[in-house]
Amino acid sequence: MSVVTRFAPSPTGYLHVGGARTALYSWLYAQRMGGRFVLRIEDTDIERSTQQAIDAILEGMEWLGLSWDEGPYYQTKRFDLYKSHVADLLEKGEAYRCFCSKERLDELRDGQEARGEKRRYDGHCRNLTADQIDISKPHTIRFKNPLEGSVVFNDLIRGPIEVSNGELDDLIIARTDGTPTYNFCVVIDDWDMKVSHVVRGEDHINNTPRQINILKALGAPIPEYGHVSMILGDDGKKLSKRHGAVCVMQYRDDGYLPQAVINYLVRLGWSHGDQEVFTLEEMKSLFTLEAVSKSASAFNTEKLNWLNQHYIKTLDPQEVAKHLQWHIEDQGVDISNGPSLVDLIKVQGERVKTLKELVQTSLYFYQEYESFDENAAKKHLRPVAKAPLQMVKEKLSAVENWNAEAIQEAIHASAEALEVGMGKVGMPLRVAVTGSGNSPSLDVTLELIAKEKVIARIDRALEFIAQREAG
RNA sequence: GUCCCCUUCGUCUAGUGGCCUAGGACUCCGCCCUUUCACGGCGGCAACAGGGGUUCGAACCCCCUAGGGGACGCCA
Repeated sequence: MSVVTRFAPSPTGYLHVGGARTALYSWLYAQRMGGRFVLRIEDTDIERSTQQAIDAILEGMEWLGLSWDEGPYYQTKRFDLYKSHVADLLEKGEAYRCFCSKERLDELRDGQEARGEKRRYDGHCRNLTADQIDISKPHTIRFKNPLEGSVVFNDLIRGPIEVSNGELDDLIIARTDGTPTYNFCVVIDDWDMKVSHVVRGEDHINNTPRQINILKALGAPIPEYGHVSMILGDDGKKLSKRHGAVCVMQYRDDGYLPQAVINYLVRLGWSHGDQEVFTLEEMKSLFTLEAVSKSASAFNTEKLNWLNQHYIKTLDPQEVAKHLQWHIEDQGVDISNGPSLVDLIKVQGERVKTLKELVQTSLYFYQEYESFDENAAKKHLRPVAKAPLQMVKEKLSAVENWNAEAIQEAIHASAEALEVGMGKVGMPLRVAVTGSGNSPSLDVTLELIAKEKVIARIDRALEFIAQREAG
């Protein structure tokens, strides 16, 4: 039996981290089992589904690298299939027409609630006689749920779950306008697409027994189910807009690498011993649903930051550069007169958490800084820095092969000649060249900025000191 | 309210009856490295929700309680 999994989002919003993780688990499981992964868009709610949301979901899936083997299928294009199965159930007596008005249903449920009972349909139209049925009148179609016994299934993540049929009511499978509803479409599609393993959010646990009953009535095979817990915000509360980034694409905008997001997501609720970092290949060969956690997990940006930095500094710089390019453009930085992105990543990678931050802290490589950082200038661009700056300017001017090693030598020689510590030369030089007190090692920084610019910036700093002295 | 699910450091988790004085990771705090910021190295703080059983022995098995979440739509 071949494994087929699926991700079936409803296009009513962007792809959020919870959905992304469910998709990832589903995708990994298919990969692990050598099966196929299907993408299906559940757009039967025409009112709320939008093309914009569909595009956003596909974009998110692609950015994360979650490729699908089949689809995307759209449920709105499959109405004929659902309708033929509705007719089939009607004919077999497994479904019936319900003429109850919304008003009656509301009253019924309000009454039940007042009495402390579970809100459910009372089966009013379940046994109508032929003369009581007038097809010309508006009606829905309900599935005839078994009255006796219970439904048992073995959840791949949670273990056995049993629900008494007495808890289930006759759900509507076709609306008054004839369109099929969610629980019915899912069942038909999973059957038709030969889905063998349904991996989805835990909010569907309650739908599972109903779906199994419909599957049985249809004479269809029952797939395996695995219900993944939800992701909470960093405050332990349900994830919502106020938690900041819940949309997957927001993570790209904020400077995260898809590799980091994938690694973070896979470890959020799944583990393999003490291992924290996984390559895609490792995930594909190690992932099992049995090892997925049953409890909800809180999203922790600090740990994502750590993973993101880990990937920025360990991934092939060429690969990181592809993603960095997007941020360079996003922030409108012209890099034609500066170091290559690969060189930039090599020197800056280990000092930033995100690509966005990498761009923001690297501007001085590509353009003149606007002004000196006030604190750095106050501390290091004082009159005592004049001599070291003049000395190091002289030594650097004499460097013929502008490379890190020669630059380092020039700085050392300056400190020695003046008989001062490295910091007395290095810090003024750093502030002069970068405008601030923080930067990568001076030798590589200066090498990447180019000689003429370095000399010019030292002059600018000397001038600044002179002005301060005068003023 | 009814039904379903969940509960190990602040967070993600290891743990499937003795290897647990409960391990790792993130965060935080020290120290080392260091011309800055980082990286790195070393060390530290910190948890089995509570109560009953079962057992020679329980984080692990059973029951109860508490807390959290989900479902109860002609939404998905």
